[in-house]
Amino acid sequence: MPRIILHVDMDAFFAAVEQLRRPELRGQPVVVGGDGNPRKRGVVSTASYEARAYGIHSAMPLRTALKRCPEAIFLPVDFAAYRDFSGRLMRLLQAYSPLVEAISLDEAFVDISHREEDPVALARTIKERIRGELELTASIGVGSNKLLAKIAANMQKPDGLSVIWEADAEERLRDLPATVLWGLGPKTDARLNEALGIKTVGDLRQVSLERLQETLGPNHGEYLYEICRGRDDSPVVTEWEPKSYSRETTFQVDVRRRDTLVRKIRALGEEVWAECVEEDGYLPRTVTVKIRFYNFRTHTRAQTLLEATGDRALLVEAAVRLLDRFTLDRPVRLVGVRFSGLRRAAGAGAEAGATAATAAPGS
DNA sequence: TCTGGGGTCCTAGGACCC
DNA sequence: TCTGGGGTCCTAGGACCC
Repeated sequence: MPRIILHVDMDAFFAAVEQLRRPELRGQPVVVGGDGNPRKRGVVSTASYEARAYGIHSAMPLRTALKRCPEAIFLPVDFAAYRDFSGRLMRLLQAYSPLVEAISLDEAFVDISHREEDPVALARTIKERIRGELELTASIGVGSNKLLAKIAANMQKPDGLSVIWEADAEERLRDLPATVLWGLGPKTDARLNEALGIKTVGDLRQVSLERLQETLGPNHGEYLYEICRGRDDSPVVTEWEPKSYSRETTFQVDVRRRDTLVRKIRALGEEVWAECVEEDGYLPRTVTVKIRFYNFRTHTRAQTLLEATGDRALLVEAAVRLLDRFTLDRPVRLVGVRFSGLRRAAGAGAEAGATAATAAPGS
């Protein structure tokens, strides 16, 4: 049976929620990111469309955003508020299909293959309900798989609605930059450009499978060979188990003192433990500590225990001991703690974990 | 005194076992 | 005694995504 997939993507989600609950911000350049202080270290999570007109975009340092638009209103990230709206969005989508995959707070795939009505009309109805009930706008892409639906959603924003069927994919994708493809980022783009002169999806399609595999390795090469032809049979996934839990912090001022690092690792370890073990009921086997130096070199050290455990002190102190395996001869900008190798604790709540959406910033 | 935080997946090399 | 090959686990690093 041919599939019909929607990709629903909220427009400037975090900023739009702020403008909705504070009407005086409507029509103003609003930048959501960090703790809301644009003079401190942090990056833009979401910029309103008014702020984007000044060249401000996601992942830009807040200080740069401030230079581009000194009049902009800078706000801290309020995940609790966005989670609330996200929950309302996902429930609204579930009214149309049980197959809803939340890929972040503000984006979801919906498999509507089983529905009788015209998919574009259905997408229009969903946009109207989002506007009516959430007072927010969304862009929707319709396609015969997740890849095409996602590319379609990005073609027209904000408040857009675009369609790409597999039969038209070749023509519709041909002149787009290769980076519109999922999993083809800046590094791979540069390599393909350098080695094979590839700039667009159409260029990529001219390259043989063998050549692509030589350049990027067998798996990545084959993957790109398929997706540049608009082919993607990955299913819409509604439930999954988390693979890891982590916390990390960037210091406002680079740190040289070891005892400061130890205290921070303990604090982060306690937070990860609380979420992973206490709230969600997973026992980790592997503890990883991550350090980023002032020069942006990142290193990790991991330790795997014999058995998965929920022993808080044991896990936290394992993290602290990993610090000994770094050469701490330079200022440290970031520390992080990760628990992985997860196993369900016996008797843990059945509802834990499986439907957790990752908390990612809006685009 | 640019450059966050939370994730996933892949690769490559070494250890170890059969 | 020497050599090969497959499989799995672990560690470290990197690319990518939102």
